[in-house]
Amino acid sequence: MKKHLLVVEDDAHIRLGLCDALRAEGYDVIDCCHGGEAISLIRQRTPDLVVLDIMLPGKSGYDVCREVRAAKSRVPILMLSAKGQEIDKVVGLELGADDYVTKPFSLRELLARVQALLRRAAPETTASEIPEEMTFGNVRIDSKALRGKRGRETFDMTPRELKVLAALWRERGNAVARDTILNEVWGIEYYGTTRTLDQLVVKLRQKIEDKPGEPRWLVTVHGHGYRLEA
Amino acid sequence: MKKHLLVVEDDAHIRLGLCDALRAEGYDVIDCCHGGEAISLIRQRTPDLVVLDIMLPGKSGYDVCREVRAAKSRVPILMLSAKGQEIDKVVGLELGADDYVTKPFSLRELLARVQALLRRAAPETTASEIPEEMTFGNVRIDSKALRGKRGRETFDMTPRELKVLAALWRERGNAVARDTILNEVWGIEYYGTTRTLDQLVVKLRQKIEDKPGEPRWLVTVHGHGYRLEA
DNA sequence: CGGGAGTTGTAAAGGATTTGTGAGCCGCGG
DNA sequence: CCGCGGCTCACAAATCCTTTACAACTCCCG
Repeated sequence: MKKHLLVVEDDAHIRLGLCDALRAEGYDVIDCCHGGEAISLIRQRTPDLVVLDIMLPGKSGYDVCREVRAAKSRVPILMLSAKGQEIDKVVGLELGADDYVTKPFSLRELLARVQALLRRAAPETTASEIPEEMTFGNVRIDSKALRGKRGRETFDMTPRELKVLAALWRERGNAVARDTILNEVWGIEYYGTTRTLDQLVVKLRQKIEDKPGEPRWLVTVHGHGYRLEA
Repeated sequence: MKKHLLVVEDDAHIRLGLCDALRAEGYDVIDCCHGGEAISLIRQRTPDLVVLDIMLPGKSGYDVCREVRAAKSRVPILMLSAKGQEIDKVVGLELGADDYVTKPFSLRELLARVQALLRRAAPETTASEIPEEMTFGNVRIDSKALRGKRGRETFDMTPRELKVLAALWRERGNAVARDTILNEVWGIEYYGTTRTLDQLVVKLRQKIEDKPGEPRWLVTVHGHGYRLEA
């Protein structure tokens, strides 16, 4: 079933661009350019998600957000903020926004976040699920403690190591492409080297493998990525 | 597989510099200096990514971007904007560009962004055409794991082997011409020997056949190509 | 049936690309 | 200031891809 979105943005140029892009993705889109109007539209039309600019004539995006939440609505809200308003992120999230992107934003990123918000009404951005516990062979990982155990040796893990391992664990038995891992762990806005992943894999193997040089669990799939044996 | 890029930039100096740098990175690059030309090239050559200058004689980068998106193409677009065009960044992105860099830009940054854009787009573009599972005789191929099983022997496969096998599997029971396979797997613009395919078939047979010397499944059709028995 | 031309099988060598890995840099928090 | 996580770099190693060379095979035609 088609999802209904509401776009609240005063700049006509941007508003139309957004609406077009979202409609092209198959969403049902309505739009408006005033905060007050937005509030009544949310009440009347109950959209599945709201894309909300912060800078609005009259009621600001913050005001809209606050009022909506005060009215006990839990509709996911994606905030648009102008460039360099980093601090606002905190404010926005406190007020009940679910995610936020800064202008100038990449359309692809916005679409991805809209999709993510619709899929799981999760508060956090790209936080992929990390299982609380992962086991394979004689290794057991306790995600909450950022710590693992191989046999009776225990070791600490860094957040990144954990995320990479989780990405592989979720697909255990299958090969996972390097690009997929990079996207999941580092995010689509990452502009670094792909070698960073190799380096991290080395560290991981030193912790989870009995013989890091001849990995038994975290094996490489040449030309593609890595696989965690089931 | 080499990624195919299009560079649209009217300043010959910059254009050549860009092309050289990108080619040095291993990309296949074509270029042009007019907006109109760009649009037809995008349609005809379907590049994996477009580097697009905003200031162009005739159609501007904005125009190109809009037309491309109107034509439902999703090719990632990286905009080049002149210095101090802050506002235009927003407009450009809103029109469907995926990222931007401002001139004068560091080559390093541009390369990083090109790589990142390709990475983001990767899962969407490659996900097709290879079936998740292929079986014949006592052989079972698990594409997602890049691995197969013959009887109770398991073996790993390379991405290329998988593609060739998939090309045959899709037409299983029918003979597939060598040229067809070469085009599908190596791409239309491949200048190598046709013997490369034979070599790969040898490798494949060693993995999937009980007697590689007397193939039962991957049989050769003399003067034409190969056939995978159904 | 036999021979020649063209096609394919296969091992081995070489080249190209991808990955492993140690060393060093940077930024951050203690 | 130090230590740590995270990143990049540079070189080594592993792997895959391609080419080469020659043997074996198939097809066609006399």
